This record gives sequence, C-alpha cells and structure tokens, in this order.
Amino acid sequence: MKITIKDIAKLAGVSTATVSKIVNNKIDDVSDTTVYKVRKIIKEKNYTPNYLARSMVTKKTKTLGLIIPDIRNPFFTDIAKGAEDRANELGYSIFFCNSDDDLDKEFTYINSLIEKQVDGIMLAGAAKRDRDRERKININIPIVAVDRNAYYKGIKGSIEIDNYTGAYKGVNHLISKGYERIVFVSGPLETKPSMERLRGYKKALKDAGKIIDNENIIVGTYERNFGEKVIETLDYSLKNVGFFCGNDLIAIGLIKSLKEKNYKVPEEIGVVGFDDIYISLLISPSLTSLRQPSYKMGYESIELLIKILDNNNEEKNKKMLKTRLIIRESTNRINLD
Amino acid sequence: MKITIKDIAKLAGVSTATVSKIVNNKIDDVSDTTVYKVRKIIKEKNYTPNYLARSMVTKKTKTLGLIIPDIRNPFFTDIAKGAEDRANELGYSIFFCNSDDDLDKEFTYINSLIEKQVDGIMLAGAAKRDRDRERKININIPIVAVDRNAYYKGIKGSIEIDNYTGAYKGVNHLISKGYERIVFVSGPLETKPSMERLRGYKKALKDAGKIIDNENIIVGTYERNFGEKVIETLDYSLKNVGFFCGNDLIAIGLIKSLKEKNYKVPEEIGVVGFDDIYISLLISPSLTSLRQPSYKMGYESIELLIKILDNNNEEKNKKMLKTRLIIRESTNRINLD
DNA sequence: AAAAAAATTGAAAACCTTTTCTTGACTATT
DNA sequence: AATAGTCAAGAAAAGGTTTTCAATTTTTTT
Repeated sequence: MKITIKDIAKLAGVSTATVSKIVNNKIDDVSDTTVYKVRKIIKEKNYTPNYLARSMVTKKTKTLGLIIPDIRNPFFTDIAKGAEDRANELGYSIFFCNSDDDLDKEFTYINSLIEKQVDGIMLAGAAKRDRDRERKININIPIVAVDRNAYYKGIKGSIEIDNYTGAYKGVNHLISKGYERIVFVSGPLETKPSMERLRGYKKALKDAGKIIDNENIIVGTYERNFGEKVIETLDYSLKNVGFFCGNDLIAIGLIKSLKEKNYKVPEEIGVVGFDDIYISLLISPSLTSLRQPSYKMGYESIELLIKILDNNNEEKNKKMLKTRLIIRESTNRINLD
Repeated sequence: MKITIKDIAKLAGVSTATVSKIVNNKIDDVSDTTVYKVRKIIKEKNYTPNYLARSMVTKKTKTLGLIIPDIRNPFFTDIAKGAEDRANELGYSIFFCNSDDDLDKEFTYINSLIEKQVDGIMLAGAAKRDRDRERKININIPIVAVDRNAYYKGIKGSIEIDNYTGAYKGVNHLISKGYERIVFVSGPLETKPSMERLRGYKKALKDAGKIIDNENIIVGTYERNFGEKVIETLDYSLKNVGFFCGNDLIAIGLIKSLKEKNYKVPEEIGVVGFDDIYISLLISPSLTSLRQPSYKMGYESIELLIKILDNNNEEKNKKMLKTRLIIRESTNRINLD
C-alpha cells in the first residue's frame, strides 16, 4: 500500500493538517522542531502526496493540454518540444493530442482535456476553422493559441508570427532573383497565417509593379502530397517561374516533382518555402525558406499560459515573433536582372 | 459550478448510487424506467463525471505515459502517433515525455508519471542503459518496452524488431552490390537493437567469407550530427566502401558529408540506413534502408499495454516484427560482381 | 392469502488531501 | 496577578465519486 499523509502524521505524532502545511511549505505557523521532525519522516518513508486527492481540493491538476495539427511536420514537432521543455521546468505535465488538422478531432480533444481537468490548453489549431461552431463550445479554462488563430471563448493569449512581413521578404527575394511569374502555393485560406502570407505576397507583387493574377494563387493543404501534385494542375508553361510555398513540406513535394519532370531548380525555376524545418537543409537542391522560431514559439506559449494561470501576466498576452529569410540553393542562381 | 452526480440524483429523485450505476452502465439491477429517467436528465444537464473523484476510488486514471528518446526523429514520432491513435480509440489519454536519450531524464519522467498515477507506461528507452540503477527503481505499474530494451522491474511486455535479420539483409545487399569494405556505423552499443544489428552485420560478413575488422565498426550516437562527422575519423581511403548505418539520421548525415567531399554515391560508395523514415525518400540520392513498421509498433504496444492492464493478455507479451529492405538510389549501381 | 424469492434502491463508508477556524498554551504588557 | 496578545497545533469539513450491503418493494410460488 502506498504511504499516505495519515501514516506520516501518525508516525510523527501530529495531525495531517500539520503535515500538509509542511509538505506545501506553508510553515510560517509551524514550529521549527516540528518541521524538522516531520521532514525527516517524510524523507525516510519516501512519501509523495497523492495528486488526485490534492487536485480534488485545490482544483488544480498541474496538467496542460497540447494540441497540434500534424506531429509529422517537424515545425510542429519543434513547437511541441519547446512546450514540453518549458512545462517540465515549471512542474507541469502535458497531455499530448494530435488533431490531424481536423476540426472535429480538435473539438473532441478539447472536450476530453476539459473532462480530464487540465489547467489550460496550448492550441495550434486545425487549418480550416469554423467561427460559429467554435464560439458555441463551452470552455472555462484558458487557451493560448500558437501559430494559428482560433475563435474559442477560452482564448486568453497568443503567440504569432509576422507572416505578412515574412511572405513579403520571400516573394521579394524571388522577384529580385529575376523570376518572372511568381506563384503562391498556399495552404487552406481559412487560417490567419495563410491570409497574412497572401497579403504579403500581394503587397510584394504590387511594390514590384507586377499584376496580381488569381491564376497564380493555388490553394491546397499544408502537406507534401499537395506540393507534389501542384504542377499537374497548372496550364501555363513553367518558364522562369518562382514558387512561393505556404510551408516547407509543400515546397519539398514541389521540388521532388519538378526534379522528376527534369525542370532545373534554381536555374529555370525558383522555390521558397516557409518554416525552415531541418529537412530543408538536407534535400537537393537545399531549400530557401523563412525560418520561424518554432521551438521558441512552443516554449513561450507555455510560459504565457502558466503566467495567465498564475494571474501574473502583467505583460501583453499577445506576442508576435519575426521570421528570417534563409537563402539556399533553390533560389540561388545568377541574377538575370 | 460544474454539475455533479448529486445534482442529477436530486433532480431524478434517486440516490447517487443509482446514478453512478447508470453512468457506468452497470444497470443489471436498475429498473428500465429509472434508467430511462436518469439518462434523460444526464443528457439534459450535459453531466460528465469528475475524473479525479472517480480515479480516487477506482484507482484507475485511464491515463498512460509515453516516453520516447527523440521527438525530432521521425521514427519515434511515428511510434508516438501510432500509440496516440490507439490510446485514443481505447479511451485513454497520454502524458507525453521526451527523454532526449538521457537516462537521468528518463528516470525523472518515470517517477513523475508514477506520481501522476498513470495506469501504465510505454517506454522507448534511452540508448545507454544501466542495469543496476534501473533495477533499483521502485515501479509498481506495468511498462511495455518498445524498440529498445530496459531492465526496470515493471516491464511486463515488449514490442521488438528483428534487428538481427534486418542488419543481415542490409549488409548482404551491400556485399552483393560489390562494395568491398563494409563499415558499420552504429549507435550506442548499450542497447539491444544495436547489439543485434552488430550480430547481423558480423554474420553477413562471415557468410560472405569476409574478415571482421574492428576498424570497420564505428560507434557513436543515433544522431545526424554523428553521421556527418564519421568520415573525418577514418584513416583509410574511401574506395568502394559500403556503409551500413545504425539509423537513417546517421546515414543522411553521412551522405551529406560525402557529397560535400565530392564522393560519388552510389558509384564509389554505398550507403544503407535503418528505419526508413520519410526523409530518406526525399534526399538525393534517396536512401536504401530497412523499413520498420514504426506506426504499428506504437499502435500495438499501447494495445498490449492496455491488455495487460485489463488482464486480458492470453497471448504472449513479447512480439517481434519484421523489417523490409527498401532499395533506392544510395546503393543502386551496376553490380560489379 | 401467506410465505418465499427476486428485484430494486439507497445509506454510508471510503479514497487522500487542503483549509479554515477554534483551542490551548505560552509570552508580554499593564 | 490579571489581561491581552502571540504562537502552534489539530478537529472537522469539503471535494465527487464508487461500492457494499441492508432495507424495502414487487413478484412469484405455495
């Protein structure tokens, strides 16, 4: 049988109230000798308090939920690692949930997390949102949204990326490399990052005096699979085209299919990704991409979440982080301009 | 305030005992009319039981721990996904832990999982083991070991891979392709899979009438970083060498450094990996590798774990899965034999 | 119609903590 | 010496469920 606070109390000849105070370091009104005596017995007997019983009365579980859309995408994997590290440092455990980018699954997970009484949730939401449905869900615990937006009532903070500027930089880079037609291969437009990137794309074209043509905006999913299929759907010739992709997985799929069709990257065609996952460095040609501080995003979102839980969030609850353009082989040709 | 079983009982004019029976579907000795009436009110009020209170009395939390060494390695990521999917299907939640391949961190996590009263643990252990220390940890919940071995007292089952045969197939393939010197680039040898692969490597050499030379066995970590450094440490010329790598990350790092030094893969040098993570398909040259059923490993280990928890494990608690050799560009040269 | 058997229900204990508030014992002040 | 003030400690309630078993009601059998 596991040893309980009663056992300790009996052994020490004190009440459970006293032991409880000592365990939780509320020893202002406990005498030094009692503290010493009880601590010794706790150590001897290797007592640890029962979390369930404690949580019952404190209404805190020291447990968080972590929802990401795609565990196979290293971008989210890095976010998860950052989140886990920080949670661990702060004494929290993490329930892990992978939504497969499916809003229904996300709903189910949120409900199950609430039932398990997590103190808060870190959410990287599914791409396709549904404002009305989200608003209806009854959430009484804090949520911090990371990377992607969401409309739940519980959302109390967010860690975002400056996608607008990022996209602007990426597209601008393609233009400066002399690619003529600039194509945006986007993930679902229901999500804010996608829309912001679209906005940056358009602004960069406009600033360069280029015409915005819907034919050059292709929308799909944030998966490699989509990237591989893209060129099949295009009915114009791929001469001197620059592709700006919604993420690296799409870009990697695209490059794969371009190579199979014997297009020359970067000589004929340029490709820019978004995220800078580590694979981008390994493929050939290596991928020019916009680096996001993914680990940091996870780390800071948990920090923010816990601050909110502790009511210590004097700071703003919205944080925006910057991207950095990492230039590699996939756009690295002699500038034709 | 959240609605409780008492509220339901009062509304229905029955006792909490009756409501409890109905909630848990133990309705053999509850009249149909009562069941109907109570169910209706439960639905109306949207009542869900309090997990903490329930766990207090049942001593089950419907929660499992999942420990993997490296979330950045897609092999373990796939295991985690399989595990999560199966756990979810069976109504369990998962506490996620990343040990960074560090035994101390693994210990800490196990203790914290036990404190949080998980029902069981799925463990893909850190590579370097310590039998004596592990034996000392007091574990009173079941553990299923996946992929890697461990010595904790709590281990009640395992899902393994036939690493011996896998390695044999890989090495044999290199030999049949005419590579002369076969080098084994291994992860830490403290772990059973590594030792089994070494055994397979040796057997394949022996069967081919080749001499086993310790100079050709290089031991490091299961990281890409190690793969990139390997050739710096070799003091023989890399002519017609076949590298058999402990995992794909090592192989990918190795290929990267070979390319940088202008060695021709596969013409001069052949490389075989282990795991067949999806990146192996994307790099250039694409990587010949031994495919492990990683998703399945995670899926089945959770299944086994829960069977053990339910005492339904008539079957053997040890399962061994097979590998499959996937031949790609990194060994695909005209056979010189 | 009475007795026996079966079906249904609920009272109360148990699970292990934390927290509040009262009590009792000292100490300091007048 | 009496009173006020301080300090230390514990009794008891609360948190929400499950489970056991005794009590009651209903049905069946004689």
